[in-house]
Parts: sequence; C-alpha cells; structure tokens
Amino acid sequence: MFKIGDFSRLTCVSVKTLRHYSENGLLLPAYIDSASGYRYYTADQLPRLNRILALKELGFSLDQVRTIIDEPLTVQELRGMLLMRRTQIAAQLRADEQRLLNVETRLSQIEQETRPLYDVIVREIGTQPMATLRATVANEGRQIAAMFDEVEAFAARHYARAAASPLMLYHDADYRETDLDIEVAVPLLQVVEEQPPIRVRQLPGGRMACAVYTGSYDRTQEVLNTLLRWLALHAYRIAGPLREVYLRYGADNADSLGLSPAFLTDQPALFVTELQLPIESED
Amino acid sequence: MFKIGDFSRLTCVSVKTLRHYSENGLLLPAYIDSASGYRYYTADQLPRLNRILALKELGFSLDQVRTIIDEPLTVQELRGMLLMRRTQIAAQLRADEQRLLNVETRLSQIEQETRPLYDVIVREIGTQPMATLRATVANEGRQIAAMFDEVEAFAARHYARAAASPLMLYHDADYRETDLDIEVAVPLLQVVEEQPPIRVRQLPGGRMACAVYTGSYDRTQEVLNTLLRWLALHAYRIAGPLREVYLRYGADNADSLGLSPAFLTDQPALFVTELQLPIESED
DNA sequence: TTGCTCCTCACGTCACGTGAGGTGGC
DNA sequence: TTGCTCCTCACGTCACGTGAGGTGGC
Repeated sequence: MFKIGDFSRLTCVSVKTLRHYSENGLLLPAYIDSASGYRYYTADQLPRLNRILALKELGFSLDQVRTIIDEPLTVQELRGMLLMRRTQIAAQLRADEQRLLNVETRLSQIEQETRPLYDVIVREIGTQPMATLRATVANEGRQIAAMFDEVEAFAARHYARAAASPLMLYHDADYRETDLDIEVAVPLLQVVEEQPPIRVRQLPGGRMACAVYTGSYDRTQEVLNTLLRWLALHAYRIAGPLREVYLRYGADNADSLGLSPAFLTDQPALFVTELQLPIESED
Repeated sequence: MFKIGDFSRLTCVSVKTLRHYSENGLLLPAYIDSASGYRYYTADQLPRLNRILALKELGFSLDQVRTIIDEPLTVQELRGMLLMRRTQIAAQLRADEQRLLNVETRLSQIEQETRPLYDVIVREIGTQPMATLRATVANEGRQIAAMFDEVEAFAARHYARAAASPLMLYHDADYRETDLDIEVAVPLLQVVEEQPPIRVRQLPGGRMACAVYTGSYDRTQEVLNTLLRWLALHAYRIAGPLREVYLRYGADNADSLGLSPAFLTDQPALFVTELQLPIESED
C-alpha cells in the first residue's frame, strides 16, 4: 500500500492529479481510511493508471478514457472512437502546419522590414439577394457612381433595400486599367421582380479571404496583391470574382457620425472598404 | 454605427465574443450608450478586429494579442514572440504526429485482433543511490534471490534501506536464456561505504519507456517485446540496460495486504513488475 | 403593443494547479 | 514535540458558451 505521495513519486503523476482521478472515479484508491480520509494505493493499480495515461496521451478526454476502460465496448465501437480521434488529430495537424507557415511568413516579413498592413482572414459569407447592374466601364468613378445610383433607386422603389453594404464584383480574370467588366450590387430584403438591365439574383456565398482597408480606393490594387500573396501561401485557389464591399463611403453612414454627407464624400480618408476573394482549397 | 448584432453578422464574430473583447478592453466599442448600455461599433474598427483575429489564429493568447497590438514593441521583441510561437507550434506538430502514429498503431492492432495488453508510457526517472551486486548467473531464480538477500542484508546492516522497490539490470545487449549478466540493486537512503563485491553507486536516471505487468516473471520476454515494438515506432533508441523493477513481490508488502509472506511468495499471480527501458530520441 | 435585440449577472467548460487553513502519523 | 504529509474547501486558468431574468427601441 502506498500513500498518495509515494504513489505520486512512483508514477510521476502529481498528487493533485491522483486526487482528481479519485474524485471523479477514474482511479479510486484501493483503500480510503475513513477516519483520516487518507488515500492508499496498491501496486496492482499501476496497469490501470498507465492505461489512463496512455489513452490521455492519445488526446482522449477523461470521460472518453473512462468509457474506453470501463464500458464493455465492442471492437467496432472502439475502432470508431479511434477513427474519430485520427480525423481530429489530422485536422489539428493541418491547422498547425498552416499556423507555422503563417508565423514564418510574418517572420520573413520582419526580416525584410515589410510589415503587413492588412490582416487577411477567412470568413464564411452567406448568400444574399441583390439587385445588380453589370457593364464594361472605363475605370472612372463617376460612371460607377451613376450605376450605383440607378440600382439604389431601383431598390428604393421596391422598398426592399436591406441594411447591408453595397459592393462591386470584378468579373475580369486579370488586372486591367480600363474597360473593366464590373457589376455593382445592392443588398435586398427579399427577391423582387427584376427590371433589365437591372437584375435581381441570389449572390452566392462561400469561403472568402478578406482584407479591410481604410482610406481612398487607390489602395485596392495593393490590398489585392496582399490577398494574392496570401492565397499562394495557403494552398487555396480563386473560386469566383473579387468583391469590393463599401463598408463606409460617401453619404451613407454620415448621419450617425454627425457629419454632413459632403464632408464625408470629400474625405476619402474615412472610407472603409473590404476586399473579398472567394476561395476553395486545392485539395 | 453598428449595433452589436449587426457588427457580429458583418464580421462573423459572435456577439458573446465581441462582448468578451469589450469587457477585457481588447476591442472597445466606438460608443456605449450610457442609458441603455448598448454597444455601438463603427466600420473603421474592422482593421483592428481583423488584426485580433489574425493574431489569435496564429495561436497567441488574448493577452499576447493585446501586447502585440497595443504595446510599442520593437521589431526584435515582436520577432522574439514569433520565434517562440514557431517553436511551440513545431513542438505541437511533432507531438500530434506521434499521437497520430499511436492511434494508427492501435487501429491496426484492432484490425489484426491483437489488442495490446500492456500500455507503454514514457517517464523521467530520477537518479538514486543503490547497493548493487553484479554477476553472471544461470537463469535460475534461486541464485538471483540469494544475491538480493545478500544486498538487502548489506543495506540493513547500514540502516540505509530506502522505501523504494528493488530492481535488476540486464547488462546483456541481446536476449539469452542462460549465463545472464545481471546486476541486482537495492535502493539506499544515502551513499554508504561499499564492501566488494557489493558496490554502492548512484544509479543514473533519465527518460524511460515503461510497462507494468502483473503475474509471474515468465511474461518478461513478452512485455519486453512490446517495449521494443513501441521503440521502433517512436524514433527512440535504447540508451542503457533494461531494468526490471519489483513493485510487489514475496514478503515485502505482505503485511499491508494482511497476507502471510508464504502465501504471497507462493502466489506469483499477485506480483507486480515494471520493465523500464532507458531511451533517447534519434534526433 | 408585440417581437426582437440588447443588457447584466451567474454559472459551466476541462483537467487540473494554487494557496488557505486545518489535521493525522511517525 | 516537531516536521512532514495528508485532508478538504474554494478559487483560478482560458476564451468564451449557455441560460436566466430583465429592459430598450422601433
């Protein structure tokens, strides 16, 4: 019979852990003195303790360990638990490999003194009904603004404007300075009848690499480059047209800031814009 | 300005998480209504939130994220934190690879219907003073028992017997049936003067692969085979002579069981023995 | 007015670790 | 008798999640 301290030294398991296993019944002491409450362990409890430690090492929770040890599991059930654990560990491994890559990217950015200005994060974007207008335009703000005005007016006529940010899709596969094939999109509360050239459709959702930037739109290209570099590092490929979401722009949110619309439109430094690049893993 | 629910939908971050960041100051709302307590966020808080999420994704704790974002860290300090994180992730990766291997081993054991009977665990064994006696013996219990008696008597004469289990070291590099080069060892409270052929020395400690078995000693070989198979799977190599630790045997612990010594010595089914194989990683 | 949203406690998670304050055993 | 060991609370960890019970805003 070993007192808890001796058993702890013998097994290299902390007294606290032994008491924990005693309390939750995973490893009951062979004998507990009713007067003093002292726990006593015997050598033949070692195989059970080792079994607990070995299963815990595989990453099972104490509850799962208890099930595996004490329930009369069939071989198939045990196999199922092990298969599940294997899947989980494999996922964990992939995530950690990704993490390691990201940390190393940041480190090399530090060495080259090119600190990242934009943080790329992955989000699952939902599908949403939108009124859209697509056209090939010279890269000129005025023309695009006119398209937005037209679609916003359409949404307003149907009393269907949803309280989400408008956005623009870039349908060109490659970068171009002029003759852009773009589609402006305004979120709707529900699908309404379309009215060509304005279309109404469910804009598909999915996994997107996102980066937010503040300030005027001439930084779009720079942020897009960040997204593309990120993509190359992460074994993803592009799965749809780039989206530019206008989170804060012109008159839209001016009142809540207590600013006049004119002030905001004249202050692109206050703009907040997000680029979203649909992605899918390369498998 | 977004209410917390809108900001949550916009960012795919749960309301609870936003409140959590608000409470611990990591991301304070742009404005809190003092009457209602409502939190309001603005679009230009998105870069900060994304920065938090990106750093969290690298595995930093929220406290570390706060430090990285808010403290004026030098490039060297930031580099240090990233290097530390890299080391941790790499360690995690290796551990998970090992875990995956172990799970797969168990799975293949299930397929072959050879469930493991002994759980191998790794422990760090401390160094301890011992009185030892080494000899080449025929594989006969009586001769070994006599050696133990001699060393126990020596320890008793010096009133130096420590309350730990006696053990035997196998000095032969390979398995043999007879003419074993063995060394019996009895733990001492402190180093006492040796008296040839009995030697007194600090038995070195270190990392060991351990397996406990109950019952008579004729299972030693089987358990050793388990240890060797385990070793082959884990990129470890043998770093010293095998040890056989007698956790329960003969008369020693008889009284605490309320059994007569004779009963125990006649009941090898009650023996508890541990094999310890010193190991070092193959790098 | 009715839902919907927001608020603040308070407690749970997981496997223990860390004291505090007290007692048993040699 | 003096340390040393053991005991039982009770609380902390970490990053939130899960209700409970109540209130604000359109």
